Amino acid sequence: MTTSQRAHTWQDIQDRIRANIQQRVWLPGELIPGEVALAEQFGCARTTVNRALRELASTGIIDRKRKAGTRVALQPIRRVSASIPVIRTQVEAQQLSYSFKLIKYQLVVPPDNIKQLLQIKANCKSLHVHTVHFSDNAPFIYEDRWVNTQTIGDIKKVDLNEISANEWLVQHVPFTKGEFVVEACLAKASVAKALQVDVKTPLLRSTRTTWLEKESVTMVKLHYLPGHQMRFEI
Amino acid sequence: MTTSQRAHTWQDIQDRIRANIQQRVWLPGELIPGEVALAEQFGCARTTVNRALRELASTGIIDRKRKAGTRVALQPIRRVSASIPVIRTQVEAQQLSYSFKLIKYQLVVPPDNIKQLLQIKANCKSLHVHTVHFSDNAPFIYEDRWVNTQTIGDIKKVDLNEISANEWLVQHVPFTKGEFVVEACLAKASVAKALQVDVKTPLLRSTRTTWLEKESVTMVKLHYLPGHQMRFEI
DNA sequence: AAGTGGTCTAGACCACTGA
DNA sequence: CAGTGGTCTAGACCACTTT
Repeated sequence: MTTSQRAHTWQDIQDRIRANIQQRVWLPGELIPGEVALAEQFGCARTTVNRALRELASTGIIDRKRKAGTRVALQPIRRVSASIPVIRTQVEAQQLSYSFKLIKYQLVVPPDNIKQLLQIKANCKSLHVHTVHFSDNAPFIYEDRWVNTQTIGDIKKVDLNEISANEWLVQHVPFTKGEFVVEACLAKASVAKALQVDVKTPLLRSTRTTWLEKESVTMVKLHYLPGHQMRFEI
Repeated sequence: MTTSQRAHTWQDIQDRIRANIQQRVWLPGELIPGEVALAEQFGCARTTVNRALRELASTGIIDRKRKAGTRVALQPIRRVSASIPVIRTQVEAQQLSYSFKLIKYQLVVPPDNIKQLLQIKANCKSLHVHTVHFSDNAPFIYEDRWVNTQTIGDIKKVDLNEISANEWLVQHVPFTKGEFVVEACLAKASVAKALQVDVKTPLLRSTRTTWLEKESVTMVKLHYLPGHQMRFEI
């Protein structure tokens, strides 16, 4: 019995509710008391109970529906999350020196798949950039990026040898939503060469696409050095 | 101008604040007005502004500190998140039939690396299980799992041919925290055979370790079929 | 139609932390 | 020490959904 006896912070209320679920007082699928009832039971305001329940629902432990009430999730869907920092910061956090090299810079009409993905109008040129990121002078990440210059015209004025597209975009272009896909792949010749590894080495690839309201911003494929681990918290 | 002119929901307030940041009215690193000032400016209660700012902070767009105030993040650290469902649910969500096959079940003293990872005492047997999960009768995921039977003794009574360890644990054992690591690897012979792919195929591997308070629960390595994508939202 | 969660408000006190 | 965010309260109204 380490929990404080009569604390009214929403976290304490949340702990008490979670305990009821973990100790199977309330079984999966079962309806739990309403907010007003819990507030009375815990001796706090309904607002506080609401906060506790709302955050529990966001972790997937409970399901809430108006009128239907709150139920212990039948299939607790766990949410994992991680922060995605700028690559430079990611390297420097390990006390290593960071550098990068721009190896391709083109303003071209993108191929059809990119056009479709970023919803770029026909015959509109976009910025295509390849960058290698180094950690302590060793290749670390290979970056293949398309930037929608209709949305982000300013980037054409930037010297991407001085600041990486990754960092410039993060600092100058907020986005409203995005998608992040992770998969395993074999290194293609060009990527393998840039990362100084054998062809057919298994690599972790992340593909991120971001949007500013209805307009696409950028699509970037990152190939990580073999053995790289992407870490999440549950 | 699609946003409603004078709505006082916290989301509307949040949109207005986000707009100020995205339109560079408030620059990165800059102090933004305090909650009371914003509440007055937007004509709403401070609580509402607080909610809006709190959720913005959780996405990494702003940094908040007591007394120091709220600043636009200099290096916006984006958080990605995804839900991790039970494998059966994951398959069935695609309208495919799910099945699994238990191919190894052993109660043994784990090797040192597992002992250390799960903090299992010397010479204590743990449960080691290998399972192949099928999507529409084709191998989908290869699962290699250790369960700490000191923490979860009940699982020894379960027939893991009837319900997968994955599903039983999710339904019966809540956990308090966990770690989730994703990496690329080459299929070893045993995994390749089970997934019916060539040796040296690049696979996505996720390793999850979960804890119930201070006690380890389970460590599970999942090898996904080649081409599998793990998707996150930003 | 009614019950439940979702949210807003106004006011208050607290906790942290920078000056 | 003083200012800022963090939270609690009590009451109210609203929105969604199931009955």
